[in-house]
Amino acid sequence: MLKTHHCGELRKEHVGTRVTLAGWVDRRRDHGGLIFIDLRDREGLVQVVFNPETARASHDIAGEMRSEYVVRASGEVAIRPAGTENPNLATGEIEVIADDTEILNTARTPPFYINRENDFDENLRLRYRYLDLRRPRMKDNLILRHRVVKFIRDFLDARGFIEVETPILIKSTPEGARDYLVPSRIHPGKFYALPQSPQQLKQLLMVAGVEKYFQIAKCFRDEDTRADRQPEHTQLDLEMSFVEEADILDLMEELFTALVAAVKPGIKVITPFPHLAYADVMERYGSDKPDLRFGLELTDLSDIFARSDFTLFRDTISDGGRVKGICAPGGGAYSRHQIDELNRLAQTLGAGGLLTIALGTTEDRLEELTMDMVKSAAAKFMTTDQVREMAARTGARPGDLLLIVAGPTDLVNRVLGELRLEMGRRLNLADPDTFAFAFIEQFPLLRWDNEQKRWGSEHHPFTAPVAADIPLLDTSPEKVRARHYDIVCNGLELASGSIRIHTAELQTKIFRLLGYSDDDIKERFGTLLEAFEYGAPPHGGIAPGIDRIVMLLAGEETIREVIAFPKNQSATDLTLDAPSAVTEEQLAELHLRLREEE
RNA sequence: GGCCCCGUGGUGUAGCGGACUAACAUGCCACCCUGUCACGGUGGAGAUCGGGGGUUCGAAUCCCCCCGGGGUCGCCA
Repeated sequence: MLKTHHCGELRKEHVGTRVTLAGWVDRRRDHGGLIFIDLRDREGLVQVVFNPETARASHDIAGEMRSEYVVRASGEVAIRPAGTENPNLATGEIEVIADDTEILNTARTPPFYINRENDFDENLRLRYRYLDLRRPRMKDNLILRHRVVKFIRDFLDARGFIEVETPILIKSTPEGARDYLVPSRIHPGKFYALPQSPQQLKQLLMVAGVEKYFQIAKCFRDEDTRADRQPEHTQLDLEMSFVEEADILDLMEELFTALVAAVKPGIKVITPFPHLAYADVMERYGSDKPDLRFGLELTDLSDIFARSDFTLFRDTISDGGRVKGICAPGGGAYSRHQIDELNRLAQTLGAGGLLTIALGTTEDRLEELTMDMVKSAAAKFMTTDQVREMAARTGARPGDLLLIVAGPTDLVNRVLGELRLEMGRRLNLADPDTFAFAFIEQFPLLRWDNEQKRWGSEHHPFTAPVAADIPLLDTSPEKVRARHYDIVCNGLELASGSIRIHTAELQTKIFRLLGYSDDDIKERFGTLLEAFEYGAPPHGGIAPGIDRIVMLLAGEETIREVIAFPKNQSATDLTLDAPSAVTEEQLAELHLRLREEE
């Protein structure tokens, strides 16, 4: 090794020790005589002193140093002179008096600061990702990610799971997300697909008798990116035989609770995780991935408006729509401008408009509320009792603001769900140091696809229906409940899983219901169905997203911050400049010719 | 594909119709400086304001188109 110690590990107990350090120049402070270098490596910073009177040659070399030069410095660890300690530095009580120094490599001036925590243009960061990753925040994210994955592996190993790798080049089953395709050189005109997840393979491992499987698996989906979505992401893929829902979910609760305690002990996890019904969270939070760190629940006000003289909303209700609202605490004092912003947000989300009702001032008492204290476009159509009733139902107090949306149920829930999140942000209701996990359950198995005029899977076609509902598959498929579950946390979907179908008969029935011909079924899912005929155990599993978990733990806003080399929104790898054109020869070998685009 | 936001020296910002010959901070370069730690001091270089077109006596600033980026809807079994 070119070094005996890490910069960041040196402490008072090293005083008197002769050390050799190697790393990057974080900062240079040249006093004309003395030169100080903050030398940085993975473990931290330490001050190296170059004294021209005791080490002329080293001092001269230090004079040549610039930011990000790679240098080696040897010398003795010394206690700092009294009064010059730096309490901001872990190594601030000591310094290294260099007497033998070498520049291992020079460096161009970096395109952005390594030694500052500013936000820089993300293009630039991604183009020079190897420099970006030198920044402490990014380095910490890499280490955190390592610890998370290490913890998961140890945790599952201790519980009898074995990690099995599955192939990256697999078969395309054009369902769900768009596949990434890889042309075959050996088989002209044929393609591999990159796995969207190892779903069928892990089920085959259950048939194989693995019983407890997991994998830190790369998954690929050729769909548009988001702050929490990338063309490729990593999931903890997990499957168990002879289990029911509670076995998987209890394991996950234990895993996540222990994981957070291990890697981020400062974060509070609310336990036990609540089990919530899908329909229920849609009603109460307007989202299938609610942020449960604060209330502001959606409340149905349809019956009150049905009794009012507000014909606009009465018509909506008689057309089968709903009127729901949330309470914005303290919103009664909002300016016209602030209310306009909320209104615009509601309209952007597809609502016809946003009805606001300002409930007087904080000095008033709800029982004494009169209509002249209420400010609302609908005020003249409402009675005092009706306003009081709405306030009571939404938990509103004088000084608060009711945000009310009318329309079809799905729209009302979606718009108010977003408004709820917006109010949560504005009022800082979500504690960043709290993780509010929840299990979402009781999803429908199927949903009618109006465009393709057929049934589609809510989750995926391997999800088992609730046994008691199987007869409904023939009569009213929309009523069939799925043995499917999600894990959400702080408004993010973290995991999705289910108990699977394990008989060829039921699986075939589902495929047929989804509109597949028997030929299609055989071509796409023949292997799995055949395997089910050879003694497939009941099984189920789940797949938490590693990127999102690490993002939450790191307190980052996007998963790009916890991926070493992420792609940008247009699915470009700016570090390597991928995708890129290939040669005619490469195409020819793959039996491909490019089409002329319109 | 739709909607919203952003694009000014290397970096981060200010300027939002005339006093802009574009400001500030930092970085960079040179010189000075022996206890600094975001060291300090003096001086210097560095931007045709993402690109194109238009309005105007005059455009970084207003309008249109394009490009790039971010957020989101669609999409993500």
